[in-house]
Amino acid sequence: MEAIEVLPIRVRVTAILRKALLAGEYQPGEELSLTEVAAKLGVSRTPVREAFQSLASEGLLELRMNRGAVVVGIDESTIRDHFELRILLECEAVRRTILANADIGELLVLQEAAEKGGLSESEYRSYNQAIHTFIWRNAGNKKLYDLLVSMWNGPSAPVSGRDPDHEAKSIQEHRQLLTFIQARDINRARTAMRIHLERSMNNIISSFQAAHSKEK
Amino acid sequence: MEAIEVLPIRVRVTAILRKALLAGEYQPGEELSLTEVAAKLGVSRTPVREAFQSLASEGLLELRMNRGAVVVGIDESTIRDHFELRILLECEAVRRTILANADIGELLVLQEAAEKGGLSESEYRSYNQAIHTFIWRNAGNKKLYDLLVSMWNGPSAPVSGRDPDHEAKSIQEHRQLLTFIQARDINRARTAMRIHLERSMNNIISSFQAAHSKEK
DNA sequence: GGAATGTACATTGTATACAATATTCGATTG
DNA sequence: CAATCGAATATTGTATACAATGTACATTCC
Repeated sequence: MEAIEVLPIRVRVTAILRKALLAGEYQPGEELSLTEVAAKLGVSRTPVREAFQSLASEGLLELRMNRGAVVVGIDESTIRDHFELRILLECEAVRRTILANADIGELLVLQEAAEKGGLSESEYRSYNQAIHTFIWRNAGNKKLYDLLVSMWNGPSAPVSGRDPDHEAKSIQEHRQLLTFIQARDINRARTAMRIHLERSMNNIISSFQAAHSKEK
Repeated sequence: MEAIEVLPIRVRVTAILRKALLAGEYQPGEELSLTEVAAKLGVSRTPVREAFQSLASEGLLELRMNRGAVVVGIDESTIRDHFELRILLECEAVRRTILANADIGELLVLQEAAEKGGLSESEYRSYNQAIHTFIWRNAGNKKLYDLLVSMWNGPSAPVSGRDPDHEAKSIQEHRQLLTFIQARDINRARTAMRIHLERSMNNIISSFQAAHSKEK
């Protein structure tokens, strides 16, 4: 018998709103009414309220005392700030993973499977996440790990506006990264990680700009 | 007419519990009952519940589905992880502040006042925070700023167990830091910041160890 | 006697009720 | 007519009520 994990309403509401906010479905500065959102989603205000607090700590909403929540606008600098921070943290994680002499054997298996091609959207995502989380975990700093986990659901490009070769390029970049990690070459591994994330960032910024120039 | 800001119960409860948890007043693994805490503080479960969620995102509590919250133990590695991360972030903030050509004139005024001595406990804290937050703000990355703000209320030594010269040493270290920032010497400024934070960390670890060896 | 199942109890998760604060719009006054 | 005060309204913050899930212990079946 498989244990089916039913997520609390608060978590589901948080995910729904996060997705909508990152997709730009709400205007910056727009006021989000607790009552309204609760009614629209068919739940009570309590879990929505808790979701608002989570999203505020993620920086997507701003909570004003007794005056509800306003949508914090996502612009290019938001995306850039997010990725510059993530680059700093992921590069540090790579450095520490190498210093910890982590055995990346299991990653090489995943990598080879990915290089065979033919991965579905969700398979790619799972592979991609496995590569990164392995590095986070083996960095040996729980705070660093938790922080990177919390940043994973950050700004991302809508599938429609993405570079069609994005996944293939990522797989290549992962190969380089893993090679340098195995060679214990900290500087090259960090550079590989930085280049990998910078390309992702530029992808997301491009599709963000494209989406917003259309609106005008 | 001065506007007196009354903090929501949820925020006050969070602060009270955070302080207690960091002071080690609860045993690691101990289960915190929502009902019990609410009763003890004389408030309802709602704000306590919200405080639990904040503390969980700070890593001080762990929320288990339908089974309450357990206290996450603070040990030496927790403190070390926290400071290693903070060192990474604060050093990056220093680097970026220098690159941004920030004018630290206002900090030099505060610094000179502090060097005259005779600061009260709360005056020192306000000065100390001003030095650090200035650097965070001028780093020009909002996510980095928000993150450092959220880390400020992390592990700290109880006043009783502190190095009596801690404040004087910090003031000295701040002077070095500001001098290197003004000279736009990124490497030396980063090193000064790292040394400053490492000494704080070692202070806190020492008093933590002392407190816990007594208990045995 | 031990394992499994069912029931009672306790605790959390969510919904709703109530209280307090902010906003809006109209009346009143200078 | 402008500005300010104030009541009415709406919305959030907190408390309480209700529902659902997990735990513990007793009973039953093997």
